[in-house]
Amino acid sequence: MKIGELSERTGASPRALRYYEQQGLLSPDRSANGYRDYGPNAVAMVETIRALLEIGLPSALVRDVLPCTVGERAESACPGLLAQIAALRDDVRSKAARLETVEASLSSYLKDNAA
Amino acid sequence: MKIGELSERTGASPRALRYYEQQGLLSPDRSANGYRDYGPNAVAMVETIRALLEIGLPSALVRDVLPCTVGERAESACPGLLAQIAALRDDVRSKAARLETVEASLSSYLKDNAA
DNA sequence: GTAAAGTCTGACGTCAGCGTCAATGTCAAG
DNA sequence: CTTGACATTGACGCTGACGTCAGACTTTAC
Repeated sequence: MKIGELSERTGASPRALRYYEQQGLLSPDRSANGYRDYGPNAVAMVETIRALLEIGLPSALVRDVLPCTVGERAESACPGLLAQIAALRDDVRSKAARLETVEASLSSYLKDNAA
Repeated sequence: MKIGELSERTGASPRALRYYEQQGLLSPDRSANGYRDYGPNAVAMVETIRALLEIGLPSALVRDVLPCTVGERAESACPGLLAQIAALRDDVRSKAARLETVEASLSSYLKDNAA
């Protein structure tokens, strides 16, 4: 499939898809005319990419993670990735916790000053 | 206190402190020579600011939230702030949850491919 | 009195994940 | 054959929270 179709089927803009490729997240074939030619699994790949990016993973990490989540049997190992993911998760967790603290203090503040 | 001292006592760079002022988060007095003159409570204010920014609040929201968390009795109300905070908290929460999902899948992947 | 250190106000640089032209090439339809 | 839709690369714009000069002034130390 060409970039327009993949764009429609994933919701990612063509610009985003080219950007993903530039970042090494996708490696589509090229047709004779130079057009990008994506395989059918590209849809799932892009969806995974977008999900990971939305969560907050930097594209470099997504690039490393991707073969581990998609490939049934990855040829290369994924050393240290688990630790990186866990670190990021802990970071997000602590932020969530602190956000709750802030929300609680604001909440009680609003209660006290109930007009 | 001058900007250098506040910088040392908070860990925020002078540049950051000026930026906070520019964003309306701080309003230090000015000495006769034009130097910024921060009161003693500025330390706590800056710490709060940094904490909120680190959590992910945009500076505009911090500006609105700040008088509610710091001021014992704020003159102005904080309408809608609670909702914004809650929305952000939910967002961070869901991201944390999805991160855990990713981490779990990666974790099981690594188990299967234990070298 | 002079040099070093601190402060001031611009203003441009940075990184990420794209948006948005711009100029050009290619393919399907009439 | 020409129009129009879709493709290509290249490059600049954008937002946020600052970093990093540059040039000028003030204060501090000796």
